[in-house]
Formats: sequence, structure tokens, C-alpha cells
Amino acid sequence: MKSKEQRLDTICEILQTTVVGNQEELLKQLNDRGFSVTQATLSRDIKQLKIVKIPDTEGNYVYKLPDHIIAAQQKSDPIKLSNVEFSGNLAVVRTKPGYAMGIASDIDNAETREILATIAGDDTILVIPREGISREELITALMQFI
Amino acid sequence: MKSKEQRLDTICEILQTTVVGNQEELLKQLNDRGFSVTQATLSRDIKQLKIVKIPDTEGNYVYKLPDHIIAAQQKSDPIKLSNVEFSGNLAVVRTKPGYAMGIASDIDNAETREILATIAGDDTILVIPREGISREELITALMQFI
DNA sequence: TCTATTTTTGAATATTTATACAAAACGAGT
DNA sequence: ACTCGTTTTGTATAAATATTCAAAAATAGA
Repeated sequence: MKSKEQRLDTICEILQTTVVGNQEELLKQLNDRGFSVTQATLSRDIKQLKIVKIPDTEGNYVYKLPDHIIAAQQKSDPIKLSNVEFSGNLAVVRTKPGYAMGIASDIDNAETREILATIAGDDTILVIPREGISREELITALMQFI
Repeated sequence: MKSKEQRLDTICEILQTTVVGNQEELLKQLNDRGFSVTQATLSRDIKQLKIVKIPDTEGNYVYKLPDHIIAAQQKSDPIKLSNVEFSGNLAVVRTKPGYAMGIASDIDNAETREILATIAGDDTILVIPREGISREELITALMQFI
């Protein structure tokens, strides 16, 4: 029996390489890879990963990863935690030149609870937190993009 | 009894202004607007529109329009009041991609009593009000650009 | 170690959503 | 109007998915 985290990773992998139309199919794929769980657990995994079931172009349903997970897997690290600073409730993140727009877009698309919006220049992102979010929470939220 | 196309439009409208967690809720909203259909029809509508049910940040499920429909609707309408949110005294306005600079410039040039300055990215405008301006006042001031 | 707390899980079930099928509604051509 | 084909819909039901509840597993402290 492998860890939950491994299972979640495997789910992401499966969804990127296979067309899966329902949870039972996904369950089979997981079994083939040595994970034995029930549909209930899978449903919870799917909820946690924010996976969606999309009606595809012709008549079928397909499970898909949310954009921010795909983005996270592709990008290495054009920003560093040391490059986050605060002014009031706002955070300013420095990136490699030219990367700010793209990363800001990733952050926006993730639609996290903590972040209301971002504005990006060329190498700087202004991160506007939602009300009541502490610096610590904001840093934690930003972590996933770093 | 209204046409199917009207119904589809109405569904899009509802999903952009209301949080809907399942088809029954959506059905109720449709009934309130004079459409009487069954869940079966709604399920088909949803499939046709490629609407997805996504797990949101709070652990609930929310029906959302696919990006291409939202983009299509914003063609005619670069900003919407529903796209104004607040963080502290700041307002954030979402626009159609690429429109933020232009609209922000319009706002700046109007030199209203309520607005001190704006900063624009590609699809986001940060609006900084003058001291002592309430949210209501700020919204009223922004109205004229919407 | 032991105990307390949190997290993860399965079984059963409730809820939700999709579809088979038949009927109705619509349209185009005559 | 009438027929033929297509589209849309409701009913009933199947299929799929989420959740409740209890138990097991992991984690953290002492």
C-alpha cells in the first residue's frame, strides 16, 4: 500500500496520458499501478485535486486536471521565496525578467482562497490578497508557485 | 414557454451571477425566470454548453462556464460590475484581456473626486481611492465606465 | 513507550447526474 | 393540409458520484 501523495501524483499522471470518462475507469488504472482504493476515496481525491469532468467536443465526458496543476508540473523555478516582499497587505514578487506575466497568470488561474488578484509588469508581480489574509497565509499560498 | 436558445443564454447568465452547486439549484433559478424544464433537459443543456462542476477552494462544488463562453460574452462588454472586488480600501476590476490599460487610462483621465489613481496590468486594474471614500462611493464612481 | 488527536479510508447509502425510450413539437417540402 | 425527417423534451431509470458514519492508520506529544 502506497502513500496518498503517491496516489495523487499517479492520478495526475494518468489523466495526462489517458482518456478517462468516469471514476471507475480511473480506479482500474490505479489498480493496474498497484493502488487499491475504493471509489469513495477516489471521489475525495478528485475533489481535493479540483479535477473536473468536462463534456468534450463530441458527446463524451472526460476527466481533466485543472490548469494550475499542469502549470505547476511544467514550470521549474523562475521565482524565489527570497524575492517576496510586503508593503501593507500587498505582496511584491520579483521574478526573472519576462516571467512575471506568465507566473501571475498561473497564480490567477489557481483561484486560491487567499489571493484576490495580481498585476504583473515585466519582472514584478503585485499580489493583492483578499481581506483578512495574513502575510503568513499569503506566503503559504504563494509557495505552491515557487 | 420560451425557446431553448433563450434558456441556454439564461443558464450562462445565472452561472455568472450566482453560485450554483447542483442542477436542482440551477433548475430553481430557471423556474424563477419563467423556464419550466426538467432535470433531464438541464443535464443535456449543461453537456451542450460544456459546463463543468468544479470543486472550489472551500470544499464545495460549483458549476462554471467554460472559458470560451465567457470570452465570447466579454467581446461585447470589456468590463462588468460583477468583476469588481475589494481588498481593504482597494478595488480590483477585471477586464477582458488587453483592455485593462485602456480602461484605466479612461478612469485616470476622468479625474474623479473619488479616485486617486489606477494601476493596470493586462486584464486587471487596481483602483486606489482617495482617503475617506467609501466602497459605495467608489462603486458609484466606477459605474460610469462600465 | 502510551495516549490523544488528526487524517485517511471503506462500506453502505444518499444524492446527483446522465441516458434510453417514447412522445411531442418543429420544419421543410409538397 | 399531410408526410417525412429532425430536434427537443419528459418520464422513468440507470449510472455515476458524493457523503455519512465508524473504524483503522498515521502523527504528535509527553
